[in-house]
Amino acid sequence: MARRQRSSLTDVAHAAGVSIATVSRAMSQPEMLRADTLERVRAAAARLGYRPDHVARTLASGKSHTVGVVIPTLNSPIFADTLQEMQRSLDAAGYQLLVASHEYDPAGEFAAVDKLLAHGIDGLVLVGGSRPEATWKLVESAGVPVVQMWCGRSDHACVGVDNHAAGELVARHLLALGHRRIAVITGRLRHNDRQRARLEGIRAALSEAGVALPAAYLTEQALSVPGGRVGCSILLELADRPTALIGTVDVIAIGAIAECHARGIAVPEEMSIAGIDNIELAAHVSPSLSSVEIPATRIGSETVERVLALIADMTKAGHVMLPIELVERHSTGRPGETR
Amino acid sequence: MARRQRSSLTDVAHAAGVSIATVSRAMSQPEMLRADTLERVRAAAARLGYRPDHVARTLASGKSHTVGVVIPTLNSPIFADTLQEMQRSLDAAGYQLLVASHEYDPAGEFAAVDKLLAHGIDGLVLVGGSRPEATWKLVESAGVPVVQMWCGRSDHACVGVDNHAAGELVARHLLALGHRRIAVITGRLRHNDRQRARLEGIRAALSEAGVALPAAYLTEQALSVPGGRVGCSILLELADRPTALIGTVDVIAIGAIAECHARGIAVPEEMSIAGIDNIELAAHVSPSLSSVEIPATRIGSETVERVLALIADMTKAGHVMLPIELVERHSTGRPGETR
DNA sequence: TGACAAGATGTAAACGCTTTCATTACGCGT
DNA sequence: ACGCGTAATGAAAGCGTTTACATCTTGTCA
Repeated sequence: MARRQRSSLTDVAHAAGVSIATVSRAMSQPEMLRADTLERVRAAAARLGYRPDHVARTLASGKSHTVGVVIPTLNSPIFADTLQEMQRSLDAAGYQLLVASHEYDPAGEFAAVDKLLAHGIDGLVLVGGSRPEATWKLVESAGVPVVQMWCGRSDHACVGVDNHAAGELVARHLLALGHRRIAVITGRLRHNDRQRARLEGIRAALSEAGVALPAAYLTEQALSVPGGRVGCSILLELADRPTALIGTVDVIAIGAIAECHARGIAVPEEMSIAGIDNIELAAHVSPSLSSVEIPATRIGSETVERVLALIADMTKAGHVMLPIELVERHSTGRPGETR
Repeated sequence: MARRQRSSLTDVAHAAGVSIATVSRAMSQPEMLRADTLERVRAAAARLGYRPDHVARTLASGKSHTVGVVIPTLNSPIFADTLQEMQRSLDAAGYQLLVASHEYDPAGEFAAVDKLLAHGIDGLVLVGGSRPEATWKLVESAGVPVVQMWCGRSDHACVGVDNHAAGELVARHLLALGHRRIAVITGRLRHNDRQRARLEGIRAALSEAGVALPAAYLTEQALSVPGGRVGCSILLELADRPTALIGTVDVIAIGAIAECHARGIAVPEEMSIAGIDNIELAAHVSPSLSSVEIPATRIGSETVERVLALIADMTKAGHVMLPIELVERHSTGRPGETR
């Protein structure tokens, strides 16, 4: 297993009988060379199996053609969709995506950002705007363009949705169906502005309708199917059992449906359940899940567009709010008998 | 937004009144310095907010402390689990994970590998062993240690499971329940040795029991829930309807359950359905899905262990087969009335 | 045919770090 | 106080590119 036998510019230059500058140009600005020279260099490069060294290139040019993204977790269908699209769009633009995750830990996020920055990324993508000042300072001192996804602070570009409105949307849907005892299962709120905004939206819609959200009707759980199950079972034990449940993300709502199933509680007859995100699976559980469509793929493509624009010229780009919409399916209905 | 104001070794050296070599050592081999010098350098570095430049470091040392992984898709719960764990383990070892995906396209995989290699990765992780010779050549000529995941060619290290055995396991389970008309929904077999091995395992178990797998009982679909639904609906239209369905991955099996639900076909009474992977969701759909546990997380950690070992000394490591096991749940049962 | 502009190629200095080798400083025994 | 071995530090040469800037070819036009 030969070690580092990759040939360098020098080797190719020597083989083609030209200077390394010429070879460099043959690689990056072929139109500057005379046709026969270009041909000669290309032949030599091919013969030697030359591959440009991205690391050296980055050091010399200061441009890495790489965009870093820091996400809470890889284990989420919605982030996966967004990442997939980012990878696609960046690739099409000749850029590479560098992914780091931190499991919802602010210190981990700082470390991830630091690493990415040290890797010489040209642009940085973060999720949400809520993080320690130290992290923001780090980003700003690096002078690298940033764009936030989902939601974010107003002093940096952002491509997202109105999470508050998403919360309102689900809540209003349930209210319109006649529900008055509506409980909520959210993810951990600390360090998570998306979850907080959704919850606030729900609160706003509820209080606007004169409906209270008692503390007992709110439970914070892991952002996962089991999290949803746990949350649901807690709410089902309540003396004053709710008639409807909102999961602030679909995976939680799906967990809640599973728990009701396991307990023989009919959805939506005895319990209406709704989520937010409209992940692919939402349409395929039974009953199919009413949810709020969040255009994850589009967030990905628009984010890439923004970050590439910022890299090209460092003008500040504003906030982009993508449209969301309620998708009614079969997990929600009018409240049943009043117990 | 200041540009590249990151301070360099030179700045710190100047501020601390030492040479850049000393600063470099203060960063990487602090034990070589006298306590007071070290302190002085550290203070200067802190004052200037110095952060080492990973790119320069890589170029100078030839070590990038980065491992690249190329996966078919980010949009798969099982890969997500593995990646998550790889990220964790690598991080703990001071390494960074570089992820690229290619949507099951061999040309895309080649491009991804090429990019990763150009990025100066110290180690490479691939999924499966089935790819064009050109890709293997590229990898080998780079002299970078490789480890395959899930399954792979014997001339390179591999951490995986016996996919053939996994196929046998599900098939035998269904046979043991008394099924004789067993149909299979797989992912695309071309370029996917995991899928092929699982299918072969199923075939082997079937033929061993003297049961045929007619061509009509086999359908290739997308590796997704909708893929499973489509496959299932095709099989349900058959005149000689099967009594059991195997999805070679859980998401397909879950799609099949959804389709049966939608058509009012009782699972498992009228149709038994089983999968492979045992993703988290499998336990929470209804009926809960019988599946074969594939230790995705452990594949991640063992893979990292192997690749780091290979980076440390280039001795060839062999193949590791992780244990798998059947998890019986409620989606499978004895065949019902014979129609 | 000669001069010149434009185009093609070469030279060499970065980029920020690691690392080898040389040099200097230090502690100790006598 | 001297010399010596060792520990600490410095000088400088890369690592493989990019990119001014300098130099050398061309072709063109008077």
